[in-house]
Amino acid sequence: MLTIGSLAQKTGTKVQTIRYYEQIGMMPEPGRTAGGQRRYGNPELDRLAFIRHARQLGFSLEAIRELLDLSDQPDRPCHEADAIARRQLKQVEQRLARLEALRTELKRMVHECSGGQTADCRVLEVLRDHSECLTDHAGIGA
Amino acid sequence: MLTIGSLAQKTGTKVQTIRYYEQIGMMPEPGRTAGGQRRYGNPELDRLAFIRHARQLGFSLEAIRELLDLSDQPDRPCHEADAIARRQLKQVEQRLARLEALRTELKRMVHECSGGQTADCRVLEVLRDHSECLTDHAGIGA
DNA sequence: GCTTGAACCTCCAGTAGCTAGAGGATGTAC
DNA sequence: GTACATCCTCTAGCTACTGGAGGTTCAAGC
Repeated sequence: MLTIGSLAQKTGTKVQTIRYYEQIGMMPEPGRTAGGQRRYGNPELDRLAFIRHARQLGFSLEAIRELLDLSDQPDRPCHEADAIARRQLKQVEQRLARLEALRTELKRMVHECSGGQTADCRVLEVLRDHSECLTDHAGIGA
Repeated sequence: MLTIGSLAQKTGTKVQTIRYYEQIGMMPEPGRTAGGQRRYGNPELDRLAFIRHARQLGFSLEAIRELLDLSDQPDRPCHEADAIARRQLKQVEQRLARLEALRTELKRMVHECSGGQTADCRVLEVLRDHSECLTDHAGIGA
């Protein structure tokens, strides 16, 4: 049985954030002691770790809620889960492509820099390319 | 010369967001027409595209500002740029590892699902692991 | 050259996702 | 049985946007 503080520490979350997640329904209402303090188990630890990592990867709480729902309801209609999984997969692959481009460029900079010369910097260029995301932008946001 | 609206469209940004970035100094103050309307060129387009993609990858505006500074001052002290690049590279590689794990799991779900059966879902497990980030959490946030 | 409508302007208020602090109760270790 | 770290609720503030009111500008068509 974990206190909210130790759960926070294990997941690198602020105590307040955990209570906030409970408030908005991202985390379940945990058991309480006689005095009213929250006590958590391992399932909550896993769930919170997932949420935090997914947030660090740039997923919205809404998207994370969807992923968690996939996990919560393993016997839900298959086509529905499949559609969500496919949609998330597409997003994940787009992110991977961009992150890999950024990694390559940062590596190049680190290497050239170790050579003693500050190189011309092209970080900006590597995330400029719209070829993979034109479908996302086209006609949107105007 | 681009209007703020076409810049917004090309980058998938809201017009308001561009003005917000200008306000907080993430985007430079652009030229204006006699009537006071903003006009942008290609450098601003690249910069904004970079910001947006980096945001989608989960970087804070502060981290993005650092990356942009690398780009803005190619002749700054080498060790400084190098330190920033290395720090960002480390973050990027952590993100890549987690995203790859998530991709694998989503792929597995999509495959098993196409088989006609909703599989047991382990999305949650794949981002549970703390082995790579214990150093980040240890002692923090409590 | 004048009109007209989409797009622009500023300013301000609202949202998502946290984060910090006040003021007080609880729990465990001596 | 008393310290004192941690917990509780509540409220307010912060980052990163987003939307709307009320008014101005620009470019296309007459």
